[in-house]
Amino acid sequence: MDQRSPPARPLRRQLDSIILHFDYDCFYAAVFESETPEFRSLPLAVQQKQIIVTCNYEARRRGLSKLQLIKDAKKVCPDVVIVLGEDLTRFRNASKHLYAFLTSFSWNNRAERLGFDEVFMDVSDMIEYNAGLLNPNDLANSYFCLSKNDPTAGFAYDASQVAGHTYPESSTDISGASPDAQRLQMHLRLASHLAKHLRQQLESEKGYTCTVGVSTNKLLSKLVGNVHKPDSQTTLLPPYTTDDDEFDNVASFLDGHEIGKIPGIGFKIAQKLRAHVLQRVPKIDAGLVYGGTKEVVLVGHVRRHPGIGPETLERILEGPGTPHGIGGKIWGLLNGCDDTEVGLAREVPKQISIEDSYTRLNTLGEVVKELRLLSESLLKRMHADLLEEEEDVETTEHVTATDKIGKRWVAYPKTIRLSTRPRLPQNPDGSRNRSFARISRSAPMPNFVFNLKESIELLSSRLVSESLIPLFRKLHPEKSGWNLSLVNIAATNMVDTASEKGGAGRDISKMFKRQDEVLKQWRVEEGNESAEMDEDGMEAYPSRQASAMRESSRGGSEDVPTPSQEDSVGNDGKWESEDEDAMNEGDTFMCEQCGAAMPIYAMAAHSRWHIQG
DNA sequence: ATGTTTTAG
DNA sequence: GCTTCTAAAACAT
Repeated sequence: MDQRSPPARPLRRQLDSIILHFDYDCFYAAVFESETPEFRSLPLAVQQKQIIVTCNYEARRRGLSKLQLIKDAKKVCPDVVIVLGEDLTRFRNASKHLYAFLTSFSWNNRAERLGFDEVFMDVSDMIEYNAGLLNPNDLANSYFCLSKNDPTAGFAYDASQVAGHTYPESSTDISGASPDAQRLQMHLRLASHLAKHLRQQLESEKGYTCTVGVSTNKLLSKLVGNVHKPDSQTTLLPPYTTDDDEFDNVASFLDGHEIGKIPGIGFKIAQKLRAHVLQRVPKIDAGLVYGGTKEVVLVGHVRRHPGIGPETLERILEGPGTPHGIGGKIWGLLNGCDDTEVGLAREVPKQISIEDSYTRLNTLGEVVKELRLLSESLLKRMHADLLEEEEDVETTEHVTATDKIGKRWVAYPKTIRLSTRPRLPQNPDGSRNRSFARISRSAPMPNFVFNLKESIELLSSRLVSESLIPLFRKLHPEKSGWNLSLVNIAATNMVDTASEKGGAGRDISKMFKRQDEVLKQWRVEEGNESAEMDEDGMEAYPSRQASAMRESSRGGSEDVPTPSQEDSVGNDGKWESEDEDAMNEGDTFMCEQCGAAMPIYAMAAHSRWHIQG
């Protein structure tokens, strides 16, 4: 559970898990190709501001590349088709759709999205099960079951061979190796066939090609996938021994990688590692701000460096802000060990943010205009990602205005944050230093943004004047003199509301009954002055629900998340003015049946509680 | 709880 | 004259 084990973690590779890593080929371009199939045969590039963020393989064949300036791209390839990709909505939607498709094959729901275009899947259970089904005397005619219940769901395959590419290209003979090693080899082989099947399904059903890596942990499956791309897959073959470098495919595979290529080793850590093995400050590649170095230091160089080990690494890397135990973690990565689990499928994001960048933004008027645009996008995103159809028709027919709208909030953000990236003032010599540092201020999310009856335009304009402008003044107290290169607004501090859908295949109906009993206890107490939820009452109902409810009970009303604004006064006192009307005017609503006060997003759940109880 | 840093795609 | 637009996690306060 707790992944941070103190300095010395044992150097153990997990050999019992099988992890697939999917990476959709040039994803942004593929989304446009999916919408407009004619693009498939043309050189296609996706533009954001002044650069190409990605391009299809036809464009790459003609010399285009990621993060290239538009004008350079046009020089290299004048007939390139350029599409604008600053609005990420279509990519986000496609990503969710493909993720849902892949997840539908999972038995354990351990499928984790990384960005829009990558998915890790822990398929250990499917592999284990199918390994048990093999007939050792006729491996060539095997059948892979995709469902334990439905024996017709699956595909035929040849379990005597690996599907797709391998690293290394030809397999080493391990017929004399331990039973564990033989078992691992068979598991990886099965996984390669599963990967191939999933790739074929993704292409035939959804029209997307991808690149897959097959190994025993996230680190290795992700890295090995890169060996052959696009539209391809690579399996990291055993032996995965930990003790003998000469016969360890993991070590020989990793040793050739530049250290900065290892996921988890970013620019900062990589620089410190380079400095240590080179015994001097590594040069940075001018022109590129981040990610560029002329000094090539490989994993093997660091791993074999005299005196290296988790403790040394901890000492090299330590400093303000560096996580405790980083030395052990990096030592693990250099040795192919990564015990981080593939996360459970997440229903809602933890934060939603919208940003735009500018070459010049230095007047308050323009800032207000931009904040309005960003706020509208943010509220639209909140509606798209945090709202769910009220599928229960019986309750919909009862009472309340929120139910009539037919949607409810599955999660709500408690905090709004404004970030900017100021452009640095000019140096005496007229030049300008580049900085990508951001500064931010945050405040409670006002409840009115959850009102589904008001227009987005009105709500965002209110959000700008009542929350974002005050935050902006905190960030930039001076009237002028600043110039912003970026503005970001974010809805953070996300709290899930109790949901029928719940996470990850739990028995939600049972959970709801218990919750109702808790709520009844609370209601009985409600008439009293001492009507505060007490901890002991909660302890009778252990686990996730209890803590989730405890979390939301501080407002005094159970089903009802804390009204975030009323109790914390804005420092300037100004943006608080409409106190009198708050009850009727959009912030807080009162239940007609029991008189409980709550924000609008809580009403649907609250009325359902009345009906069921 | 709020703000910053690092990493990642 | 110019590097996009996000998301998560962990640290520091």
